[in-house]
Amino acid sequence: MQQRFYTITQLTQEFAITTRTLRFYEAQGLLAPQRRGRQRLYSPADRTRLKLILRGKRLGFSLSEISEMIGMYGKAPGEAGQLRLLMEKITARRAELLEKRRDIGLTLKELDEVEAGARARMAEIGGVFEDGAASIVREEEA
Amino acid sequence: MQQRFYTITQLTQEFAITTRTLRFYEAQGLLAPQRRGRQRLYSPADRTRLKLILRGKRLGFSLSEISEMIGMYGKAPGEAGQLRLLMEKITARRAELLEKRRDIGLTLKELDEVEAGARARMAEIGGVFEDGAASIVREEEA
DNA sequence: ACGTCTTTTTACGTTAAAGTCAACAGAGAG
DNA sequence: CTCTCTGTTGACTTTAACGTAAAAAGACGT
Repeated sequence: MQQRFYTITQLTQEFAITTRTLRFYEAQGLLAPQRRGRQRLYSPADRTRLKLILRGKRLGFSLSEISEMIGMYGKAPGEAGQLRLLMEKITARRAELLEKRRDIGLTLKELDEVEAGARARMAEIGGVFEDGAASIVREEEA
Repeated sequence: MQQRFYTITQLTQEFAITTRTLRFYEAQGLLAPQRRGRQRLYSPADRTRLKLILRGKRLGFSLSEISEMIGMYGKAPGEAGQLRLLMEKITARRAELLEKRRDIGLTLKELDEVEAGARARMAEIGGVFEDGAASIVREEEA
């Protein structure tokens, strides 16, 4: 198995972030790349973790929340009390995510309405636009 | 029609925010309650706006993004160029929201996996828990 | 070996979104 | 009228999440 590594700039380019960001995440304990001398070497696993972090950010979670969530992925703890705690956290997170999904649904619906209004207004005043802007192809979902 | 109003503290209690937050939103131009003397009086419309703001926050949007989105809801502009711009913004927002929804789906799936692992681990070590914690009723969706 | 480019470390600066604190105004209860 | 609540304004502070700058150490092509 060939352990391929990524340099810091490769990751910054792939994900459109800065080196400062990556080092900051490391300082926060979210990443822990290997070192060759002083240089950081990011493994595929590190890259995956980074993707999880960025996904969390897109969803509006704070770095500490993200840290907690990623912590769950590690492995189920051996002790019963810890397991129960983990289950509680999962339940809480799930509720939060479902709420966000409802919020998104509402917002999308409202956007549709605004768009319909705009479209009507367009028809009223200007006729049709030259390019396809008036018949946007909707990105497929899920 | 009776115009019922809300005091600032009523809103803070209903939405679990502080007066500071409400005044801050006002300073940012997100709210504009009437005044009776110096006192703020929030109309039902103001309350609705506030709900939109908080929903935006839950989804991780910044206040200026929220401001822009709420601005769309106002009314379609009369000028064609403005209309087109509006449509573009709508399209961009929609894409963003759909991405978030995909992200949520992935995260939920991962949570399910973690939960399954935890459940298995539970069965392994401790048998079943006394209360219903081991058979969580899933919140209904949408 | 040399100059150039990348990377690291350290330190200070910045921005958004409030929190905290102080001083004061108005309104109603006793 | 005085006390107490609620609300207001203004100033200062805080926190998260980076940005920016400076100096030095490696890495790389020729």
